[in-house]
Amino acid sequence: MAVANLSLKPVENPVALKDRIYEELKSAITSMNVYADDDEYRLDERRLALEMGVSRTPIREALCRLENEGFVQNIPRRGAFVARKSKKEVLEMITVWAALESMAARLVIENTTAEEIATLREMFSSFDEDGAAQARIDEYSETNVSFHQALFRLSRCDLLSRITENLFLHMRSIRMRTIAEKDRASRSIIDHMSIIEALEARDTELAERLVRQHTLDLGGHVEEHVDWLE
Amino acid sequence: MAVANLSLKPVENPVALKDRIYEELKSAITSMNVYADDDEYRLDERRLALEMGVSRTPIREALCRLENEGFVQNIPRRGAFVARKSKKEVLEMITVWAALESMAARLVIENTTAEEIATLREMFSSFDEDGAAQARIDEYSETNVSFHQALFRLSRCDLLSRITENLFLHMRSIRMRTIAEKDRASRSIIDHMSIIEALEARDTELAERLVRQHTLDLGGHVEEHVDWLE
DNA sequence: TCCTTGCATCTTGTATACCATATACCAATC
DNA sequence: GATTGGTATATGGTATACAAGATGCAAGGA
Repeated sequence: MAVANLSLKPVENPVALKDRIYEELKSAITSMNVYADDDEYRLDERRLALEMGVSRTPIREALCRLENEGFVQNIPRRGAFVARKSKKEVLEMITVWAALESMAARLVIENTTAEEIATLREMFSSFDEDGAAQARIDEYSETNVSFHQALFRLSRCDLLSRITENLFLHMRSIRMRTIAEKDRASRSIIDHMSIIEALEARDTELAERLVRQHTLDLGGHVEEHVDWLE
Repeated sequence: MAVANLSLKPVENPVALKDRIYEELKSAITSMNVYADDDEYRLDERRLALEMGVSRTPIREALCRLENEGFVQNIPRRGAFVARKSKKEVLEMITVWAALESMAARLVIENTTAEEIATLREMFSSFDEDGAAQARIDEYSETNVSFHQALFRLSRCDLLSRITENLFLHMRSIRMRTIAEKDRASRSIIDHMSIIEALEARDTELAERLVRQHTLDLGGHVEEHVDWLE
């Protein structure tokens, strides 16, 4: 008997409600400005369930995941709230980030080609002129984040990237606010260029040190100038 | 009217079932030898619920948390299994660990007194004679873990400790197996002493490098000699 | 004998019901 | 009028019921 030789691709495994809800809530939470005012943002299970047209169960599972990732704080018998990071917690996140990214720099030197490193340099090509970064600050800020993400990607270490991903999301609102201040943008671009040069020169110790210091500097800046965190 | 001035402490907030179940399952999973044989370890919700005398809901929430922490793998419509790490994943964990612990070493130098660093040295005092570590290998292995945990504790950075805690648990079975091999114990104690000396000398760069290298060496050992990971 | 296919069953995913506690409001009392 | 205690309501924690996909076995046909 002839078998019809249709070229079928496997049906996409149906994404579970809880996962869709998780994504939805996460993007909603990370895109809001948690620090805008002093209210606590309540996450009422019943209301969320009603609004999203599902039962409470998948909502709870999504909230559970978000709590583990630190985006939601769950108080027993009280409910879930959008987590607000303290200054101490933010500084610790920056410390961890510095640790991970300096390791990423080491790995980049071990694992990448010159061409790949060159792509890092190209990311900043449109900000060559003095003050360009400062002038197009939003665009620069995006590039900035991309640069750091690219560094992790080039490290070829999934775990490093994965841990950092959430750190980035946590830091997003804070970065948005700090990068615009003073002349941190021009300083930032100088740092990045030094880092790229160290990578190109395959100078592991230097690259590591520069990356670490660049991030710790952000920490110092937060420590000194950020007063809008509890 | 006199007010009875009883010294009452606040009633301990009742630990939710899901948290107790989480602890219970986690300790059960981390203390078993996942790599003993090739079976997959099924975690049947219904059976667990029955055995622990609760309903499926808190079991599910505990499994959800364990999945996020990488101890459990959840396959949609199939169920939960005890997660088995691949060699690549283990090597990546070691890399992250090296990154975090070398940062911890920096912080220890910044944040601790000489007395606190001295406590590190004392941990190994009973292993002074040559071969003592090798002879009492189980005891030494415990001390070894304690040493690394103490390093993180002295860094005064909760986030570093917290992230590493799970890495340690993941690595436990692997460490148990590798530390006993060859003469890694004596090598290990030499490394630790060098690290302590660097901390005592407040030599940040050296301490950082030694810590990182010590952990990366474990990675190299795993890379080369561990063939019992998929 | 081997393969296919249908059915029974098992297991997870989701919805709902119920219970205990936290909060808010109100009335009673000093 | 302030304080206190009771009660109503809201909300999260847990249990259970139901729906739908996954698995395994057995019967039937080639």
